[in-house]
Amino acid sequence: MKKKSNIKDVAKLAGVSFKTVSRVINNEDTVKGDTVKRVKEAIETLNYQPNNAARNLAGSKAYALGYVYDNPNAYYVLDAQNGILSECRDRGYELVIHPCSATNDNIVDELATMVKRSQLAGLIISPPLSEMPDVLAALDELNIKYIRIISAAHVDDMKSPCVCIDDQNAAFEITEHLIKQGHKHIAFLRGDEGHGSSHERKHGFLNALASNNIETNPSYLIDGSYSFEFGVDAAKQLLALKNPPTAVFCCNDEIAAGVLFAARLQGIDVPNQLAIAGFEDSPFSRQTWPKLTTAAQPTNLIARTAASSLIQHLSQLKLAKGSQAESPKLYFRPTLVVRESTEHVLEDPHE
Amino acid sequence: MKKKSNIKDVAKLAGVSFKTVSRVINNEDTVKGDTVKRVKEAIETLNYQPNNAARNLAGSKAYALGYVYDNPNAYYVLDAQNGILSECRDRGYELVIHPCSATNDNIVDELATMVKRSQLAGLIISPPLSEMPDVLAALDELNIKYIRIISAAHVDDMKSPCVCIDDQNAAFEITEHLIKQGHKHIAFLRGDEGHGSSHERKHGFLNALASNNIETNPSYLIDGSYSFEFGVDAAKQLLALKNPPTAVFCCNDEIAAGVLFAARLQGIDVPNQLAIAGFEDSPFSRQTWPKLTTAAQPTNLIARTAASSLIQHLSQLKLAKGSQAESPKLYFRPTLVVRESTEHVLEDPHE
DNA sequence: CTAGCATATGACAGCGTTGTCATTGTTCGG
DNA sequence: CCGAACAATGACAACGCTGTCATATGCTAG
Repeated sequence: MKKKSNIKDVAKLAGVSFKTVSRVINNEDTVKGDTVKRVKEAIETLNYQPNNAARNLAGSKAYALGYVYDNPNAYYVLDAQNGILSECRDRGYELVIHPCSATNDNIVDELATMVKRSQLAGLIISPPLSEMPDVLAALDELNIKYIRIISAAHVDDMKSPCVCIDDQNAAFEITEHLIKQGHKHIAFLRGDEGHGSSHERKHGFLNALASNNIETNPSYLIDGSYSFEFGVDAAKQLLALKNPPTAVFCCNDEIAAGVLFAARLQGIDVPNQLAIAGFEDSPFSRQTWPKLTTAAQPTNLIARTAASSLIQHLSQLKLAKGSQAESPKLYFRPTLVVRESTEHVLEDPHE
Repeated sequence: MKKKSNIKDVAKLAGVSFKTVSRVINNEDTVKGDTVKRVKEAIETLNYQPNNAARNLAGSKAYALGYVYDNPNAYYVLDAQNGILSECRDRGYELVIHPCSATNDNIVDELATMVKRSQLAGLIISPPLSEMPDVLAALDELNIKYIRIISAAHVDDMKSPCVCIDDQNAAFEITEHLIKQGHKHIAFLRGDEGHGSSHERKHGFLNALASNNIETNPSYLIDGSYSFEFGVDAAKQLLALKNPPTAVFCCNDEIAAGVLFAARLQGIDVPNQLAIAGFEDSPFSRQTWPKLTTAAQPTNLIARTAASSLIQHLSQLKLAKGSQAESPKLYFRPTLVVRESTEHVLEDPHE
């Protein structure tokens, strides 16, 4: 490896003190345009890269974020991770990823240790950990900064910054879509108890039924988990009913894929005999036949926004020390994606 | 946040010099058992965490690895990432992840920059980047250390350490399984050109046919990509043949899922009319009906082993400076997993 | 009893930056 | 034309640790 050049080499080449180079690197505005240019050229020729370790050590700022997740969905995690990573790269931050188990009792210690070891400026926390009040309170206690990605149509709590996914209204929209297709007998398969999104989506569903004066059939509401297997089991249960539903709204695409398979097993035609909608727009939803109607959330962008917002929030905190910096709240609404699995307008199924 | 304790606080509490604490942290063996104990207690009470940035800066060692990948398969990537991460945690290393595009011309610069910025001790490179000689040569040139995860039954090149996946023999095994079921007309759907695994698996397949004296039908061999869509298209093509195959061996589970869907679309019974085998044992393979026969590779363990091996190799290099340290080569063979998609013994299909 | 050596520990510089404060050069009002 | 205020830059300590070398202590052999 070519001898690594450091800040002093750059300074020598540019004919300035190394402190001035430091100023240029950090975009401080007290350096003359002329000097800036010379320094930047020197950086270019030497192919200089500032040493993150030294920056961290010397500065009071930290140049790393942590991404904390406990999520079985590989697509989601990777998408989010990539979003955060691009923001970090743009801003010159490092990213430390931390998969973990939300049910671990020592989770707070675990996080605190990581924050200290790696000198993290803040954490980005995704569900379900981001929806566990105990954990969040403990982090506040330790004065660890974070931003949450959560499922919520509206947030009262003014304390911590968060990025909200308006699952409720998106679910409302999907349900209305099914209703417009003529469905009155719609089942809802809910995901994990511990995930806020499960409940938000269910609310949206129930709201849509209510506002369209459709009565809720209790045997159409099944609680389960975000898994293919649950979809299969629940579908069997539904299809065995005396009066089976004509449409199923599944809390995510994986469940929907399960329902689809169970339906096909029984020779049921989708969407003509049974319409199926999912949620998430995962690759899953495009790799079934027929393709699934679903709601698309821009996970990459959401995560990226979270990172960006966290970084900004942190620097505001630094400036406005003491005075209460406002916690940003951002909202994203997943958008309806209509595909073949619901493309059939019902005539008169039950009567 | 409680004032962070540093190495000197620990030293004061334990009544030793801070250098001794450093020794304990680094498991050096010149410290008396008694002292070690006292220091460890002090570390415990103060909840001390060594500062990684300072360690990196001060030491000649680097305490971070990079994981470089360009892979569309989320399950694979996440699995590998988790494996590497657990090894890193155990050894006190940081992990810097670096998704990238193998087709990017500046990829080497990109990697070099990252290595410098983040002071990486070495890289873990997965396919297809790990199979691009140009890139590897450039890294050698820059004296950047790495370990590769590649698809190979045997490696001659003694230069760089690698973890090899014996896809070829695993594919041989799957093919023999199909042959034992009575199949003589077996198609092979190959994945991406740029992935060594595609070719290795194809070799294994062809070898198995040859060693069982089965003639290869050229129209049964289709090259494509590791995607669901390819599976669908190729299946249509195969099923339209005058003499369609009775079994299909797909280069991965995603392709197999595509074939399965295309088959069901045409009302073809799997496995009774058509046997399908995949490769990889991704969650995909368990979420189809029928479930897919496949080959399981312990991705997590493989990646973990790669990390471990890289770390060990690096410290050997450090010791045996100048003298040529041997490059470790490790082999993993994916194992056959038989499921419903091939569970049917053929009677006499074609005659 | 002491030179000689191994074992255990300490003192101190230095890693590459940023933060703080000092210094220089420059402009402007009176 | 002078002093004050400001803009641009530099000098140097400090960050928390590791590497190197020096020192203290205990032990063995002659």
